[in-house]
Amino acid sequence: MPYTYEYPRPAVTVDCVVLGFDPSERDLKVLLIKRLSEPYKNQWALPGGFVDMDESLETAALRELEEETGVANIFLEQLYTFGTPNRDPRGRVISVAYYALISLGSKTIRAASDAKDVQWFSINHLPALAFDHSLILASALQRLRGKVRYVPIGFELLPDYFALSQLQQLYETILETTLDKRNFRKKILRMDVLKETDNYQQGVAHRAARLYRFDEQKYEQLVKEGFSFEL
Amino acid sequence: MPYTYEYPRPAVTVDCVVLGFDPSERDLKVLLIKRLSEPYKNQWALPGGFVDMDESLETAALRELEEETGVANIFLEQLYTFGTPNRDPRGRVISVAYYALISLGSKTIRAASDAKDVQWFSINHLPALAFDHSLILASALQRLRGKVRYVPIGFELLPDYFALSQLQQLYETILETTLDKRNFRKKILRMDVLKETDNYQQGVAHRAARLYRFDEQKYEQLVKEGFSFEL
DNA sequence: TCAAAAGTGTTAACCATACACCCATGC
DNA sequence: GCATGGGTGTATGGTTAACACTTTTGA
Repeated sequence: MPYTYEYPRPAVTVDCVVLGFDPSERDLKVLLIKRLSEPYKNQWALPGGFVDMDESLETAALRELEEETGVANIFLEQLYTFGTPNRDPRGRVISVAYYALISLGSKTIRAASDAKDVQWFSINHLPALAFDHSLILASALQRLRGKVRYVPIGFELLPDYFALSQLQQLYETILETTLDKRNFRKKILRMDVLKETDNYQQGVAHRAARLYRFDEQKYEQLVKEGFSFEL
Repeated sequence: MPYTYEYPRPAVTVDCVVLGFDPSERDLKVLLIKRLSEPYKNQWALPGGFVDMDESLETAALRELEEETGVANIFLEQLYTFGTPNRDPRGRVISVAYYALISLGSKTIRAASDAKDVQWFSINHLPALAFDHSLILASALQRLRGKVRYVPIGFELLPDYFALSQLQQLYETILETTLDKRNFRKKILRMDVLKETDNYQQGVAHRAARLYRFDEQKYEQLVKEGFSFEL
């Protein structure tokens, strides 16, 4: 036990809430791992772990996420820091939570170090979670709902090429509402941040929808000119 | 040095960005302390300090704020956690930042433990700040600007009784813009979250303005019914 | 030919914007 | 009486919201 300090110190961890959208089930999913070790052994939890002394918080989150789930190269945003004194039975542990939005099909997940298993769970059918991870997840969903109307983050949950109806379903799922198809199309197309492509849906048992892409550069430029996304 | 651990641990601190509005100067101010000890001795910094092992992060922030500035009983909201490895010359220190909005006149400030001096500074005339505190402050201002249009937090920066023109000036200051007086009044009054009072401004060298109060309960109820504040 | 989703316009109500003058008060 | 800010209405254009049918495709 070589590390000694004049005053006691809490341990610091990071946890990651990785959310995905499943268009076929119109469902938001979260990536969970089954814990290999105590405490909460064999229970489902958010991927995460201890912060090393020479890495930034975000680096720690990315590292733990890759180590435990195989998911790499994604954009994490800091969510909130959870530090209630008794949130971890091992002692005082302060956890900095991050969240990410990814297209469900875009990454392959695999169980790795410290995880027995990795799985996507619908946020409507969750197992009991370790620690205060339900609280962290709830906080991520709240952030998503608050943000999705003012920032075009919904696109991160869809594949690069998507149909307008998928985008609409995504918004309907996140905001727990229904939207008028014609008005939705008018509004989003008028914003001029989508690129129409010549690709169409494949293998659907009905008329194939035209696919669109989010035009990030156009969006950035419009923002500079004072445009503000609002849905 | 009685505290030893198997793995090294970062130190954890809290820092508070307390913002106030000065209607007479139409200026946003931030509460800073002059540091009594190294590092950055005699430099201005955000109030803050180390988290005790048995207190929550918010409790720590409130405690440090009161100890160093005399400001108590205010509402703090967590802002962001700063954890770049070299942000503190003493070693790895992770800081959870909080921010608060208060009416400038409502609290008396006094220098206390760990602080040589306490003062309000206009955010347009800041001294050099210790650590990465300019970054933290910038982050608080960004949060304020992002939030003030969608959440009625502006009222926290004003006295309980305020004139509509003060509210307008506050918005103009925060958003760095100008607003049309008639349209502003129509919009805010139509929202129905202000209580008209029978009080008027005192001691002004022109017609005294009617004072209003923010009706928190009404606002909460409207929110439940689906209303969303937007300015 | 049927099922399933794609795609498309119009109208009415509401809201945002632009804009200028008189009023009340203290000095 | 003058300087300062308080307080008020209208007209125009744009945005939102409500609403239903035809088209395309694969099975």
